[in-house]
Amino acid sequence: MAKAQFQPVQPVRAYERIVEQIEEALARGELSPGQRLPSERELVAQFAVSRSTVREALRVLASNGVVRSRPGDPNGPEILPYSLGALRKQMTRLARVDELSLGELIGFRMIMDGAAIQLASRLRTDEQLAEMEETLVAMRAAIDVDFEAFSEADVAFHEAVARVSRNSLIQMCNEVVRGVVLGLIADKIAHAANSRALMLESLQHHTEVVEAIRAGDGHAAARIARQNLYDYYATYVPTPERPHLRALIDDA
Amino acid sequence: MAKAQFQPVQPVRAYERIVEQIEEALARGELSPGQRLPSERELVAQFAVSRSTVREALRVLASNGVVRSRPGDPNGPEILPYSLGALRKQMTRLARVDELSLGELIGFRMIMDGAAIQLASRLRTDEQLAEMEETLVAMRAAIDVDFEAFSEADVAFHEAVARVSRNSLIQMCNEVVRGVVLGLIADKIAHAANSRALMLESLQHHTEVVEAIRAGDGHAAARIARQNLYDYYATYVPTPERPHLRALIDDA
DNA sequence: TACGCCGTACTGGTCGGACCAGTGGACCAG
DNA sequence: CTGGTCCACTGGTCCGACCAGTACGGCGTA
Repeated sequence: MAKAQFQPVQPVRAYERIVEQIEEALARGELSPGQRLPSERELVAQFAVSRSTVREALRVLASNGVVRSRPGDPNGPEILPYSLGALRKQMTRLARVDELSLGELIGFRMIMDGAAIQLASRLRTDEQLAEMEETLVAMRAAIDVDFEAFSEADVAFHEAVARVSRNSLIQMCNEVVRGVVLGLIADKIAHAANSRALMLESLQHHTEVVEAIRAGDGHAAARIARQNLYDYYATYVPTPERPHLRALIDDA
Repeated sequence: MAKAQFQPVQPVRAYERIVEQIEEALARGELSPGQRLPSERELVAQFAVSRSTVREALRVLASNGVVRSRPGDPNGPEILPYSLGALRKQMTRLARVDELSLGELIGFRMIMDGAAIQLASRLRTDEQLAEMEETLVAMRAAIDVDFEAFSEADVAFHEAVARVSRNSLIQMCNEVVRGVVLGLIADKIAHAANSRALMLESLQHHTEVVEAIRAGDGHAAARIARQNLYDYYATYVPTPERPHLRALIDDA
């Protein structure tokens, strides 16, 4: 098998070298969160480039959540602690890609949420179980306010579950996709005549999940959670995709 | 319950508004991949800001993989198709500093891969099954070449599965995490004395999965797949995290 | 006519200098 | 110790300039 693969070549820009240098220094531990970078004008001297170039490098780092610049701060740009923020941003971008159907997004949620709950069933302590039950109470109260409040309480519940499941990736993906789906169908849900009924039903489902978690039956808990998500969203999913979602419940 | 929470306020920079506008136009579909943005100097006129500001906005978009600028190109900056590159970069960054543990990443893969295979068991046609078996043959051949070739064949297999599962979001997430994990432990695997044995074992596991898919038993197929991933990676995962991974197998 | 060279009019990358609002700290008056 | 003033400096933005690179159209040549 012949091998003479060439790669397209593109010029390396000066600001990229600066970004590289700073990221490497960070990877090597020479720079760590909380510390400050020299001021832009000093970086100009150190890197021997113009301020525009330094600034473009800092912009890139800032948009990646690595540093933060504040005008007037004599201490210079701050190196931020590592956070999932930038990853969340990219994940959100992914979930918003056009080619993704509502069915895929919901299928993804059914998987993520089911897995988180399955893990929670195994790992939860009694205190954590109590926390989850508290969020259910809050959720009940929020129903009498409005859909937005209910939605917030729902987030709180899922966050509690995710904390127990000890997997921040699952948590983040779940949260992101949840938000994107909500954005896609929020108007339909909020304006639905049976909005209140929907919320009550959703609460009922969440209660069942918590009971299954208490019982420690991960398989059942995950199954209930997926079933609930399916029931909640199915009316918005195109018919041909529904069997795929059902497969996630039936075959598990 | 008293509520007078204040939020820290930070100034909105001009370049951020520009990034917003362009990203929104993209989200609304007014801009799509392959199209071109006006030249920097024209954007200066449209946004009524200086070129530095426009350039900083473009830098941010470029670093997020949204656009690409080439010097001299009279068509202006190009809007890129969505790519997983930026997502992978962010995830790698976090994984390198242990913000994302190997256990979390592998747990995520076990879930995603299991789900994809579960779906595939239900949805596959005979032709697709044949395709999967072909990738197994290719995988066997690749073992005699080197680890990299084997790795490529492995990707081909998972892509075949993902195609069948009809959920590209699962596929993309799986692929990203797979790449990140591989990057973290590739050296250890490749230099392992039993590298060839590992590959053979992995092939055996893949074969079992395909057989389960042929049988149409989604539950078993997913379980086997997760078990295989666990076996394959477990030696690299810190001991305290392993029970969480086991829970994904045992409780399913 | 067909082909290839080349100039031109642009592009983005970088530079240097300028102004402004905002920040933190030193200093001072109460 | 408090509150205010001041100052040196910060980052945000703007402007004008130069350079190397690209696409394209018109040119001359065969």
